[in-house]
Amino acid sequence: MPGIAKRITVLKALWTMNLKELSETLGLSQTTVSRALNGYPEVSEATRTRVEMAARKFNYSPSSRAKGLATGKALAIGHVIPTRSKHEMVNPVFGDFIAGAGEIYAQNGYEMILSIVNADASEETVYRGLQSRRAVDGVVVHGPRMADDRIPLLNEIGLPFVVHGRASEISEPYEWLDVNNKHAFERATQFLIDLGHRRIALINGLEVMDFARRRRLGYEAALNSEDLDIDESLIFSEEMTEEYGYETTRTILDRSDAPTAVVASSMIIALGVRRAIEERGLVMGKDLSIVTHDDMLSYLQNGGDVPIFTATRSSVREAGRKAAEMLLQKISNPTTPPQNILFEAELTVGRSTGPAPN
Amino acid sequence: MPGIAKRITVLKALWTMNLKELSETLGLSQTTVSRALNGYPEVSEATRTRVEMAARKFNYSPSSRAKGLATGKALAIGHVIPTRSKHEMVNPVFGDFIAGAGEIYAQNGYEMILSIVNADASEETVYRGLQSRRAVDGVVVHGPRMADDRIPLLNEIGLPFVVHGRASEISEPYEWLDVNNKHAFERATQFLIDLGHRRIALINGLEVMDFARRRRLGYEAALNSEDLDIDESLIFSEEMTEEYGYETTRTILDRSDAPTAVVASSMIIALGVRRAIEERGLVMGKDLSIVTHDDMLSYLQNGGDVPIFTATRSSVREAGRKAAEMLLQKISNPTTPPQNILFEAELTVGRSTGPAPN
DNA sequence: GAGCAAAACCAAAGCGCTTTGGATGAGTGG
DNA sequence: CCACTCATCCAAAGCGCTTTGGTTTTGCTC
Repeated sequence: MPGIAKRITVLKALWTMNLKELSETLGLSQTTVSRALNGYPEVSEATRTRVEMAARKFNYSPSSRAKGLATGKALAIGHVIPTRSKHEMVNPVFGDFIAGAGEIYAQNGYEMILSIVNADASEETVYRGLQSRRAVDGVVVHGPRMADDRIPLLNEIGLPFVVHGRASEISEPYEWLDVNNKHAFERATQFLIDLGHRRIALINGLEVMDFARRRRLGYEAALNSEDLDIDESLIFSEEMTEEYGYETTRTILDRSDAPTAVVASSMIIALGVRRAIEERGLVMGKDLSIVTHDDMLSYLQNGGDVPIFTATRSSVREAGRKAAEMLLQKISNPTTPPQNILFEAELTVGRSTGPAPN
Repeated sequence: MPGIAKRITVLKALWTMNLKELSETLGLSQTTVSRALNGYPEVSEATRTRVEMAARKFNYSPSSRAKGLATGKALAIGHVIPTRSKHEMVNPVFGDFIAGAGEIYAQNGYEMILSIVNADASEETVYRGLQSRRAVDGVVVHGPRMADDRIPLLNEIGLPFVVHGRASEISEPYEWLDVNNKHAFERATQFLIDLGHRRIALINGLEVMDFARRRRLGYEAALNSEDLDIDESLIFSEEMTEEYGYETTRTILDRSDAPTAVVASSMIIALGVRRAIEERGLVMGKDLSIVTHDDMLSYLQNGGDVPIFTATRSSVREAGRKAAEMLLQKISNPTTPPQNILFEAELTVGRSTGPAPN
């Protein structure tokens, strides 16, 4: 007896009304109820409100699977996250980006589906799978490399997508949004030059990543425009961890011709740089100046009246929002040519920079 | 002419084979093909391999929506992320957690769907929506508060779930996995006491969060066991940002009776603490000792031969894996009583602790 | 009050799968 | 050679929705 009672309880708990039941309760056809709920005009206002009230009352919402089958849309966007490297399994930037994108999806009735691809699995399989299972209406491509094979792949299989960043060596058109990394780093470097710095190190991300390449180009452009030499031994390229910033800074400070300034590619790196500086009893902004790129991550704010770091900043959360908007637009209107958005980072002056010591 | 050609191309690109077409190609019924692909026994081995080859060749995989409709399962797990606070929109821990969980989902053919709930939207609506749209087979609950209303809610609506953490004030049984926060912080504090420290600050997370509450209890337990006073003015509770660690440390160092040690609730906080220490020209592990909790985030490693920070550590990525496993098990076998897992954090000694100065 | 257009509603097909309840044919023992 | 069992395979129903192609009502006009 208790067993039966329990089973009934469980069934009841899981039960959710469907369209057929709702329409029977209302004495209407499924057609009419469906139309009422979806805002079609061929339904009287009286009926519509009656239906809406009942739907709310019985906590009805259409099964997304059934709806998807019937309409041929998935009402979902995929984010495929490659975790190829050991350190940056999930890039810290990623959390804020999807927070932004998620806002937009929620507003538009879309689901966000996340695929984590670990190093040994093929990304191509994942994208093809999403496509052939019809699990998503489009995808956001994260962390593009210089010649990223995901872009031709997605173009080939015809899955709508937008890239967060760019891929320099791809010529075919595609939808992207990006920060003007080159310009940002050119300005950052120029800013240091203007303060009298002549030997400036670049602590960059991995240069297979497109953004890192562009930052380097900006850095070099600034040096070139001032006829300063580019010293390859002052340019570093690794995954962006705190440890990397720290070790690299130690190394360059040990040199007899130590640089007087550093341009860093992320706040995390900058934290490591600061650690190395302070460990030596040096003063940031006096003995060594630093400009960093700041993605404005929510938990790593470069705040205060005067920010800690002089930084080129651009909100990655805003980028997430914008990317989602672009993609939804592309999906609802597939024939429009690919849109591109280039954000300019702002250069905000903080306490980490000062005139070059003589 | 070019227009037509283009349209054909587009259609072709989007086209994906379905079961009907595949079975016609093979001269078999849909039943047989479906059974062959799903490993049912009433299909000859010869036929099965023939079907499998064809499926691969034509890049066929069943539409997850159609499959879901037919089977009544969503083959998806929901992660609902509340972003109620301004700083910790998406908790930095979260990235690694879902990386772990994602691995398991991928292995088992599940999709992970993410809902970002911003402050003004109701979480209850989101959970009920997921349930009534039948979008997921279960959910993972993140960041439980002391008396978390999500737990009774999910129990009521009968959506399988597992909690990452616990909710102290909930008595009904539910599935959870957690780090033994109390024990970890008791050991951390005891470790400092053993080094001769008597005035020890606690820089904790927000105490509405259950984990923070338990950590405080551990801290207090250690002090009590040594008959040391609990000084409320040395206990801090805020969102865990770098800035918070920095400002708090500045404050306590200004006191005439400044503490000689700090227990911190996260690496991010600890970074702020270190900044304040070094800014004053003090030495970490000598003038001020610090033990932190370390979630072993991939991009914030506390590494080296001797770690920077003495820490209680527990991999949040591993927790993600385990949580996913538990949930999938629960879903496939709903009648088993709720499982609970308690991880013990290990206490690893680094360079941030030393004997109390006299 | 007939005629007709517009408004409101409905039955049924179809989306792509799984699964139930056979059908068919080959092998087997008597 | 027949009844009977397996081993294979299949037709069709059903999952919960949308949408096509109607039908019925209502409201006017004359």
